[in-house]
Amino acid sequence: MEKKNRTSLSQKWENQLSQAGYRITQPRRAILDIIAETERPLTPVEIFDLAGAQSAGIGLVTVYRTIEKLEELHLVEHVHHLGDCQTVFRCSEQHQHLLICTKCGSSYYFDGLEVEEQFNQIGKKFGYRITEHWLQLAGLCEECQKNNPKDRK
Amino acid sequence: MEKKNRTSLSQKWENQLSQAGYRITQPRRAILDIIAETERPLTPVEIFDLAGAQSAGIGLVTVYRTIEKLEELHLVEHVHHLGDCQTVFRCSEQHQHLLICTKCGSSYYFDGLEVEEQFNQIGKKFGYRITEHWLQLAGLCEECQKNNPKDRK
DNA sequence: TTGATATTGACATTCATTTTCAATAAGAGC
DNA sequence: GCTCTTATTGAAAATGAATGTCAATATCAA
Ligand SMILES: [Mn+2]
Ligand SMILES: [Mn+2]
Ligand SMILES: [Zn+2]
Ligand SMILES: [Zn+2]
Repeated sequence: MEKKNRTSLSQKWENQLSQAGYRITQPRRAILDIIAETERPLTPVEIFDLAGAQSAGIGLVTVYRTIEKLEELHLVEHVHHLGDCQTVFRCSEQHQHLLICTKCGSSYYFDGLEVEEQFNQIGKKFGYRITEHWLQLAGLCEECQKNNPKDRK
Repeated sequence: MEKKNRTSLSQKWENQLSQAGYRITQPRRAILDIIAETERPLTPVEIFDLAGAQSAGIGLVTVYRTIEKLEELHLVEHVHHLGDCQTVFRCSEQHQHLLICTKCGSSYYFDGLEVEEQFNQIGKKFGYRITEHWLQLAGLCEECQKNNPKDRK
């Protein structure tokens, strides 16, 4: 469900970065690949590690800078958990909401149209005109319910 | 709507801190008063400033430590905005959700029962068993809609 | 009033992120 | 391809938020 093809996604991102006037470098490519292919929010350090940045001589700073660019182009977003607000995940094309597994972290977007209609009503009760909303669900994914947790690779 | 009486609230908190075995000190009292009487989420530094801590010789560290205690007793909670995850606001008695004004910050709790029922359904679609949810609404409060923004005092 | 000790503020430390800067590599134009 | 401008890089230093250390002090139970 909403699985993305790794190569095509990071390829698409490269194009968008190029079009925005940014250069495609080897460090960037490695970082893009990891973020694009991972089905869960990652911290900068996790991205650094998974990209093999250490051994490839890539600096953690470059991870931060690449995230910055991707965020600017709305290709990734920061995900806020309860105790952790610095993970990064690829954006959904449209405005959507996240559903996150509390055990393995695997995440999906959903639109939530069925509830969004009600937000304005709730606001109205308090005299507010709602302009933003933030909805995130968490629980156990199918795999993790089977007590067969996905690897946190 | 859900306005709290300042004195009785910080008084109540003092009792709870006492009962939990913590001592009531002057610095703590000043910090408690500010958090209890302010109708919007505050950063530790804002609390420090509003409490006149600087001039009273109270350290910022004490603000952090007091927040820690209040959080432990579920009297305050951290509020996450889009770009800001370190503000603190008094808790609602029950599990509720926040409605925050984007202009002046004034905040209210609402229960959201009308939407919560649907969260499980959404999860089910993806095979998830929902255990947590996070809903927060933001917009312009009545005052700020009148272009008469409340003071951020 | 007394005494054990929780709490305090100053200071040092950690940890995440940002800034600075000289060296390097990307890629547009030829 | 080659050249040249300059965006990008990694190392190192700087910042900012939060936490730990510690001796002095204030709280509050007895
Ligand atoms: Mn939405
Ligand atoms: Mn709820
Ligand atoms: Zn899972
Ligand atoms: Zn957050």
